[in-house]
Amino acid sequence: MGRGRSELLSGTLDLLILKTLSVGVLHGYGIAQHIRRLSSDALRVEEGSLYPALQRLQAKGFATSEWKRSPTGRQARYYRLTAAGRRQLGLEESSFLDSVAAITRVLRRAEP
Amino acid sequence: MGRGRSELLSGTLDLLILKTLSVGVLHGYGIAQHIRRLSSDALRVEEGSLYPALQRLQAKGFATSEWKRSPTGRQARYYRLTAAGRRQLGLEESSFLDSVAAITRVLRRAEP
DNA sequence: CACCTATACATAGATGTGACAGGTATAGGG
DNA sequence: CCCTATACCTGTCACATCTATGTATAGGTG
Repeated sequence: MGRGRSELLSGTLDLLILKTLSVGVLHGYGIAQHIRRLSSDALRVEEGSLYPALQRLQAKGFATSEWKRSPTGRQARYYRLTAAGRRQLGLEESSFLDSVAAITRVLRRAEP
Repeated sequence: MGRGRSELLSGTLDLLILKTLSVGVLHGYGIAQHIRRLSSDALRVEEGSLYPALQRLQAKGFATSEWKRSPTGRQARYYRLTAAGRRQLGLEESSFLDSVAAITRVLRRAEP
């Protein structure tokens, strides 16, 4: 026993990505680093989850992307939040907080 | 897709059921009512989700069940938490709280 | 009987993971 | 100078897991 990190709650990946992109334009690798760093290494976004998620977000019109040269000199696909994506972020954020509040209520009040 | 009223965060259903059963022995319908009531109607556990979940929990040894006559006179399958189920409840509860804390950290610190 | 409650299941759909397979720039040793 | 090691960076696939939807059934009640 004794891994320190927690698994990603299903359904929160899109929210985390949208939130991260609301800070600025980033490439995929940078998004993963950002989430991992801000969560103090508790949340790790795997490649196999990240890139499909970015494709979903683009398909829904919540993000756009373009190839650009990164500061390190190499090409990378940079993602940018759209206006619809920003609206979606607001929706998902409050929906997440509502759900957590409801579950927490059950956890507290169900004490024997 | 979501008609957004009572969506359940994925991965929390087992936790909610385990917690509810920790209060006492209940039948499926009663579990759903309990969760719905404690969450002030915010969380609705659908039958189609509930019964497969109860079977999973039994298959993993976290719950047992037996047919009994309910106070209203009819037969119902009553579910009871096992010792392993109680341990699992502790694990899932703290894991859930950790995850929520980590995500909340990202949501707060990612502000532009 | 008609209706509501309660239990159960089968299928479909979405999502996250791990393993893998690339491709490119920079640093440092030979 | 050239070569290779090492980070960086993007993507795909098979797979397991979980949940919603829709359907089936049986018992009790008015």
